[in-house]
Amino acid sequence: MVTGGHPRLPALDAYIKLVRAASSVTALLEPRLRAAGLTTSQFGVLEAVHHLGPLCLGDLARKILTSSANLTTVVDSLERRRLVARRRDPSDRRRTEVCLTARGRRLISGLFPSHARAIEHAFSTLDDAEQRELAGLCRRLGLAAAAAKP
Amino acid sequence: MVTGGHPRLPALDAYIKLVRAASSVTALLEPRLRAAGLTTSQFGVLEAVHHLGPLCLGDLARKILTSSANLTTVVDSLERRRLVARRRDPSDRRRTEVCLTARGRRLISGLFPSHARAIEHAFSTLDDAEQRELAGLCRRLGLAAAAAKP
DNA sequence: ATCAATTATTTCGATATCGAAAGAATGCGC
DNA sequence: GCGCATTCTTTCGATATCGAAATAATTGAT
Repeated sequence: MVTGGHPRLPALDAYIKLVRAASSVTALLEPRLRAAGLTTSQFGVLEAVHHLGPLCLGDLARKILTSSANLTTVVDSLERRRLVARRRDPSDRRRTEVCLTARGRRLISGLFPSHARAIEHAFSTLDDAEQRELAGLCRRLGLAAAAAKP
Repeated sequence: MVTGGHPRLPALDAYIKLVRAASSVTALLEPRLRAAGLTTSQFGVLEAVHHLGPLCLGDLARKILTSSANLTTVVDSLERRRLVARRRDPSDRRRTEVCLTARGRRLISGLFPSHARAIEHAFSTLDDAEQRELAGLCRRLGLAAAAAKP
């Protein structure tokens, strides 16, 4: 999408800036993760399980915005490195829960604080009220788009 | 990133909502492109060249936010389908310009209007002022993050 | 109880994407 | 003008990602 100056089409203009902002911030965070041998998806899984406890693959896939097919390989990589373990959910044996190992917990605990600080730093060009404003607008937009998805 | 309710860390909260919003809207647009046999990247190239005229690969890579290595394959696909053509830039022979063929121009001309309408529709949950507000915040954030990059 | 429909995960084959290094052309400093 | 650092594109090898089909487990209607 390419627009500029005084946008005749505000939605188009907002869309391209939204995508670029998300991409720029993510690009800023990636080297740190890469240094720890993690992709953004792998980090997302560790972080979700760290903060929410064991989750099944489907929930994780929705959480980190990837297909369940892909999540299988993401978790495979983490499991190979003994950062997480799969466990059949006893209450619904179709599900596989992903749990952190001690090693995985150590890694994500060590990584998360500086990751959060990097995000805060990237966002520091917006003041607190603006950050909340942005979050609110994105939340409404994301919910509407997700609802339209069928 | 997983937060919720009253965010203790507004930046973190804004970041996750930003990424989810961008992803949800993009996911909404993808089926239309897929039906035309285009990926988001391929569409991005056609659209950029359509609106800006011939561009060299490096500029295109920056425009659509991908690596130059990847852009080579994106343009390869488009060229194989005779939607674009490569042309050495005579003024700087290191550069390769990408131009639309008649076929490519037909395709993007036919596709773009409904694409733009789909974006407007996705954004219609925000009023005009909110869309501009969102664009402005994203623009500042994106610029700051891009500036911090190297 | 049985089986059809549903849900969760994995497998499969194909493509997209990346980072690093190689290759090609340019331009800068001298 | 010469050579070297720079810029642009491609190649290479590896991984990430996807959609569709296959597999496994559960639920629900009868």
